[in-house]
Amino acid sequence: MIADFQLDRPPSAARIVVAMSGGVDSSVVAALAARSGAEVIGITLQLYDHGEAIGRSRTCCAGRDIYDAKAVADRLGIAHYVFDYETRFRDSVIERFADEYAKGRTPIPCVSCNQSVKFTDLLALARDLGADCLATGHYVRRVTGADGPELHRAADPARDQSYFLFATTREQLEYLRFPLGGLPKPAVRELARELGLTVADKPDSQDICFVPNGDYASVVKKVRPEAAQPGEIVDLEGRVLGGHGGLIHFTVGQRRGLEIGGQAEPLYVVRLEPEARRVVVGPRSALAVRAARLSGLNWLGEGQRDGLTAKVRSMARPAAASLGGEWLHFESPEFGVAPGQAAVIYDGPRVLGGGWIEETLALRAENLAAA
RNA sequence: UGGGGCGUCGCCAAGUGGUAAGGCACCGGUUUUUGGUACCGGCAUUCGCAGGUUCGAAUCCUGCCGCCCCAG
Repeated sequence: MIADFQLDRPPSAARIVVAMSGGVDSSVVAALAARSGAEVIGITLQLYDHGEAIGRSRTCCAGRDIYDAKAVADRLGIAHYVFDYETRFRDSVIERFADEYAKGRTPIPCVSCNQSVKFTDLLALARDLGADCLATGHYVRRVTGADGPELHRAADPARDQSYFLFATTREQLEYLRFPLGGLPKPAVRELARELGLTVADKPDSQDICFVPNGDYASVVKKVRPEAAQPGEIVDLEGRVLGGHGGLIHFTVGQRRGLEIGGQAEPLYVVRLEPEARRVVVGPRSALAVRAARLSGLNWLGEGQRDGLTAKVRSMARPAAASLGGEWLHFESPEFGVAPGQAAVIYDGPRVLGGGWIEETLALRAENLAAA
């Protein structure tokens, strides 16, 4: 297949910078870019070093990915550079991640990363290199509309990554390209195989990239030790039901890990109270939320306010909602809406924007009282 | 040391002679470029302990241990 990079000039005269992570997706993007006839420069960012955490520097994951990216670039015959962004990544992603947990919120490091390291720093770098655009392997579509480029969900709803890209600005979108947004994942792997890329069967990345084994709590604890202070677990009436080993282990909507038995119904985390270091729990019904107040709203649409849909987590079908001021109102209650997470707003397939969840409005009044 | 009640998985709890429900918790897996949710699977050869009756007991009998309540 020939991908359309939506360029203003013939590919043969264009230069494309591809963000190469070392995975299948961005490798295929690089291949498609090369195949288009444009001059392609692959860039891989060194963001973290798992070896360091484990005590054997540069032996595992991060190093492996960089090696894979380089191998793909070599095979495609394109230029490839590695840049050390560890400091920047630590400051804008990892520190913020820990800060949020310390505040009793639930961060999304992938969004912070896209906002800062990828779409600010790397994008500027691509511009400095005189590229016409920066292409990434995100599963999201850039559609040219009447008023310029629009951001749309991926064609394959099972792969859609628009949730993580809600903070993309118009200016950034102008310059970005997402050639995989219209493809189902199997097709991408198939392409990788056809192209003889060694990463064709590499497993999909999952969990947080800078957390080696899923133990994000220890990463937070390293940066913000206070977030690991023990405290009490109380019910909605304030009765103490048990204890916990630090707010970092919890998020709103969470069920497992409370270690409180003897209940007729499961208990869920209803909210976190960082000052008191308390985890407040209740039945699932106490999780029902009818609205969320958003901050840092990024808006790519026009005046749309009604008939919208929204997602409060990455893998969910968008649900009917409307926007009134800073408040996003859900037509049907949403469950497990955690401050620090994002609410992303759509008009059909189009991403209109989104914001950070600051607080929520419970469906049942009694759950508000003690807050 | 008078009377009554109770003791079944970490917690709650069904089961009163026919060969240990269920829920919560926990563990494992599936899903997933955040957290989480959801779903699937696992989880007491054993019923406070020791004897006895019976073809057969967690269920009946006896003794002991522990806890609770009421009374003096």
